[in-house]
Amino acid sequence: MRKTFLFMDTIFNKVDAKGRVSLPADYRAIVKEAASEIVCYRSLTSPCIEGCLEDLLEKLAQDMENSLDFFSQEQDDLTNLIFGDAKRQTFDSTGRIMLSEKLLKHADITDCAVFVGKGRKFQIWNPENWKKEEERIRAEVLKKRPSLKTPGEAK
Amino acid sequence: MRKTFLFMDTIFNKVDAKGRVSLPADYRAIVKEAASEIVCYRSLTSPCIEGCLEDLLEKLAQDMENSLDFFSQEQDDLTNLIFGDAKRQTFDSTGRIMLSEKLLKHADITDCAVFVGKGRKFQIWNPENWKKEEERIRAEVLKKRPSLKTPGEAK
DNA sequence: AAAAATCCCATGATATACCATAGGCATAAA
DNA sequence: TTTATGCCTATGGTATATCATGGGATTTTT
Repeated sequence: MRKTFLFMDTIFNKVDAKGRVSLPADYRAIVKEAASEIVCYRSLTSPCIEGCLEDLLEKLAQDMENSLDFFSQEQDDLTNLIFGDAKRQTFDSTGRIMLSEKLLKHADITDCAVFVGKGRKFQIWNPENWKKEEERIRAEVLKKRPSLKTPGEAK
Repeated sequence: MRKTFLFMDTIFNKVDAKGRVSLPADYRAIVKEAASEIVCYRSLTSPCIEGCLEDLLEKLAQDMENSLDFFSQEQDDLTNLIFGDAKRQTFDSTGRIMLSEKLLKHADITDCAVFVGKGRKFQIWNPENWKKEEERIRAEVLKKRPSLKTPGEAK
């Protein structure tokens, strides 16, 4: 039995005419072992779909409860947005989930999608948008940490 | 049972046409005893592949979770970059792992590779590139710490 | 009834598991 | 010291299982 439940890797999958996508096999294995369910919602910050185990949202709710800012407007808004948007995603015997119109539209996904692991969470992107986003992030990270630059890369 | 799990030594192995490489026996022993799995990803800093136990990434995920800004941009970026690139590497009964095209290309590896121990992590290099890198590192160290010079070596 | 969602089967591609061989290193034997 | 023996590792090849994906049938919803 595995000890860790981390979503990793970047997987490209097709979305068929009915809006079905194969959840990557690795992700399915996690869901199965964790005995929890996948929950998806529109990312608050990016044009992509975000997914995680229901456990994580449970933890989020808990943290909010215990937080000092229990009545803060900000947290209220955040929880509203997330929990109001989130939806459990079941998958069929071949491991496909159905993405709703709302989600697909938010991420601008039509016929193909990229799953990007984020540890406890994962994201689903329009492949082209992800490519740009990845480049942006790489540039950003290297800018903040110039010492990380590849030796010899004069860039 | 051993208490420490450190990757050490420098091992040269062949990569076959399918991208398979034998994980050095010592490394395999660590994986087995730690009851964790190997995870590989493109190094952020060098043209090489980096590997570690999944536990290490688990720890990273934990730190992220416990940090205050659950929704911070910076964390988002980092997790995307690291977990999006990482991949669990299982090995077959003879101890080989499969390196993806993406990884091989990043490290410029074709038919042979060098495993370099780095303690909690290890790296996989193109042998020629590693040779140069090692020389660079040696020179760097000597430059910064002249006192390390072999006694008798006149400056 | 129409539309949508869910389920099930079939298929090709690909990664994974397994089997076989050869070479090296260390210990045991001479 | 030299030779023989056996185990372990690396490596090549092959078979098998798994996965992504298309299409159709069945059920549920409205």
